[in-house]
Order: sequence, then C-alpha cells, then structure tokens
Amino acid sequence: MVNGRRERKDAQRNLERVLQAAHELFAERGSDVTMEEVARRAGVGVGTIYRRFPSKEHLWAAVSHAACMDAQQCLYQATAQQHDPVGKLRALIMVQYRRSEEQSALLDMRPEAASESCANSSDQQQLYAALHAMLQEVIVEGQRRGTIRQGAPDVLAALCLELLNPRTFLHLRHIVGGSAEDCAEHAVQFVVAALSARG
Amino acid sequence: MVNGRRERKDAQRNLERVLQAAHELFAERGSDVTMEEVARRAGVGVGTIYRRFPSKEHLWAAVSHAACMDAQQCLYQATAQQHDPVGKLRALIMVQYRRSEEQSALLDMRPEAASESCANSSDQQQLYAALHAMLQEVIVEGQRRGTIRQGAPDVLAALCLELLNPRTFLHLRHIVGGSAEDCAEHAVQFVVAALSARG
DNA sequence: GCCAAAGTGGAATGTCGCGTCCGTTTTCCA
DNA sequence: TGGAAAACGGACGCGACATTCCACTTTGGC
Repeated sequence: MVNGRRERKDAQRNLERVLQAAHELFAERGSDVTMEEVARRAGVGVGTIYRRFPSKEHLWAAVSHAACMDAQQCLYQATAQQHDPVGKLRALIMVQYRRSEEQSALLDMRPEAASESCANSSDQQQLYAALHAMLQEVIVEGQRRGTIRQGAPDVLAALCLELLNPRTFLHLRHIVGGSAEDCAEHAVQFVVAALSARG
Repeated sequence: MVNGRRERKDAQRNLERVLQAAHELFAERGSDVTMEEVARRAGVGVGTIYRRFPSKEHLWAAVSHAACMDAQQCLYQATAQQHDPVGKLRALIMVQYRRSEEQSALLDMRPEAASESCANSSDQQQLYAALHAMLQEVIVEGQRRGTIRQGAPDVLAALCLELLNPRTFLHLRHIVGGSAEDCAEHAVQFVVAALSARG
C-alpha cells in the first residue's frame, strides 16, 4: 500500500505465517527458539522474517504484545461478568489457567527480572501489573464487604498472583493429573481460604 | 594424593577459589555466567577450571549440589525444632526466604522443566521434592490433629511450595520493601489462612 | 638446589545463533 | 505481456562462548 502500490499478497501471507509460527514456538518454548526454526516452521527464509522485524527481540515483542493484549482482554471480560469478589477471583484463575495450558512460555513473566534480553517483554510486565491490579481491586472490594480479611491488599494480591503463574499451573497439573479446570478449582479453594475473613 | 604424592597446595587452593567464585556468581545470576567470568573472579585461567570440571555443567552441578544439600539440611533442622504444624510451616518459610535473599538463582527450581541444559540440576529437583515432602508431612500431621483443613495433601503442598519459591520472595520483597523476615511473615499468614481448618 | 610431575593461564579452535547481503523469483501495473 | 519494483531465501560474516592445547611455572621429593 506504500507509494500507491498494493501490498503484495505473498508478503501479506508470509507475514501471517511468520507470526503464527513464532506464536506457536514461543508459546511452547519461550524465546530460546532459533530464528531459523521460526523460518522453517513458517515455510520461509530467515531473510523474510528480517524484512519485517529488525531483530529477534522485535519479533518476540510483536508476538508477546498480541498475546498479552489478548490475555488482558480475556481477564477483563471474565471478571466483568462476575459481581462478587469470590466469583471474580474464580474467573481470573480459570481464565489464566486455561490460557496457561497452551501458552505457558509466552505468559510466564517475572516482573522482578526486568532486563533479561527479550525473555521478558514490557508487555508481559504490563500484563502482570494489570493482573495484580485486578486482584488488588477484588481484594479491596471484598474487604469493604467484609468477606475478605484485612491486610495490605497489594501484598495479598502479590501472593495470589504467584498462584496464577503458568508455572504454578504446570506444576499443579503434573500432580493433580486432571484438566486445567480441575487444577484451577484447587487453586480457587486455596486462594479463597487464604483470603476469607475468619468466621 | 594420587600416586603417593601429596596434592599440591596451590591446586587445592585454586579449587576452593573456583568453587567459591562459581557459587557467588551462580547464586546471583544463575547459570548464564561465562566460564571466563568465573575464572576471573577466582583469579585463575579457564584451563584451571577445566582441569577439575570437564564442562560447565559439571561445575554447575557441583555448586548446585553443595547448595541444595546445605539448604535441605537447614530446612530439616529448622522443622525438627518445631513441634506443631504451624510452627513447622513458619520455620520452612523463614529459612527458605532468608536463603533466597542470597541465593535466589541457585535455589530457583522448576520441577516441570527438567531438561533445560544445566539451568536445572537434578539436585534442585531433589530439593524441590524434599521440600514438597516436608510440606506434605506437615499438612498430614495438621489434618490428623484437626488444625489443617481436609483436602489432598500433595495438592495443598504443591500450592504452598509455589509460595516458597525464591521468585515469590523477590516479588514480595519488591512490594513489601521490608526485610526477608517481614516478607516471610506475610507469606506465613497467607499460607496458614489457606490451610487452616474452618472455625 | 635439581628435576620430574603436576598444575597453570590464556591464545587458539570449534560451534552456534543472529543478522546481512545479493542473485533470483514473484507480483503488480500499464 | 513486459518490465520495474517488491519480496524472497539461504549462504555468509561475525561475535560470543564453551572447550582444548601446550609452552611455561610451581611444587614436592630427594
């Protein structure tokens, strides 16, 4: 579409293939994937990738950005449909765990390790922050209603957040052996118990 | 000491220096440390390291082994001095968090990712397993006494375990801003609430 | 103090993955 | 259909590391 000329459709198709391939590989194995692997899976040459993305980090950022925006969107929607804090908590855990099943490496984020090359994009950190904020909001609301015990909301949210990490899901999955939903249910029980106001 | 001849004392000294340097660097930054960095910090040449350890993985394994054995020892001792489940839980968290302060990268283990080159040694997995077993034992005992709620002990232990990971500590530390003990106390409150039998 | 064995350091080598370059192929417009 | 422009792909260059090699140094036994 540049300079009055339509974008060539092979170029368009290849961009899609590259993004698709990169998404699949990154989601599964994180950023320690070779550019050549991505190219091979996409059925193109490495040069084609570099035409669109100046570096591996840029490709990672693009894939990560899309995945994180999507995840954030899903999390917002899921909580919006719930009206009590416990329901919102359950929704967050369910959604996060279901996504972890397919995209553990892409969603795995460690906010404290901000500088490790492209393994952690700022989008992941933003997703983490958004999730932390959502949890905190739920906790504050629960405290207002008296269903969630007192205590610094940011700290409680941080502890819950650890249990929402894809790694936790994988670990749990390994032990429980059941579906993502089964695992999520265990985590929900645990978190709810940890947060509930004492009887 | 081989072949009737004493081990040269420069060799012995250098081995100690290498292990010390490797421990410091690995503890801080994990296995993405250059052999040359280790050599430099130890004040030796890389050749000297390779004389003792056939590969970087072997060096990592040696350092990791020592750290994990030591950690396991500390955890056992700490729980042995406590006589009720909650006390044992508190002790485990306190000890683990204090160690995390210095050795987060060495103790950080992800049992589900067993094959990622040398970043995860089998010792780390064993430490993880031991910690999981200790938690499980504490939980079973608490359930017997009626102070800990019912539920699959392995699953409950797995969820607690996530909160004992050095990453969790670092994240919490960042938010709380206090000492390792402060962070541990928050985690203890959370875990105890999550596990307590309902009133 | 002498010397053979043990140990040392760091330059050289091999491997691997990122990113570039350019001859070839495809597409689009007229 | 012809040809210019855009896109392609994969061989190649390069830097970063792990590991090897060997001329040189230190040590322990005599």
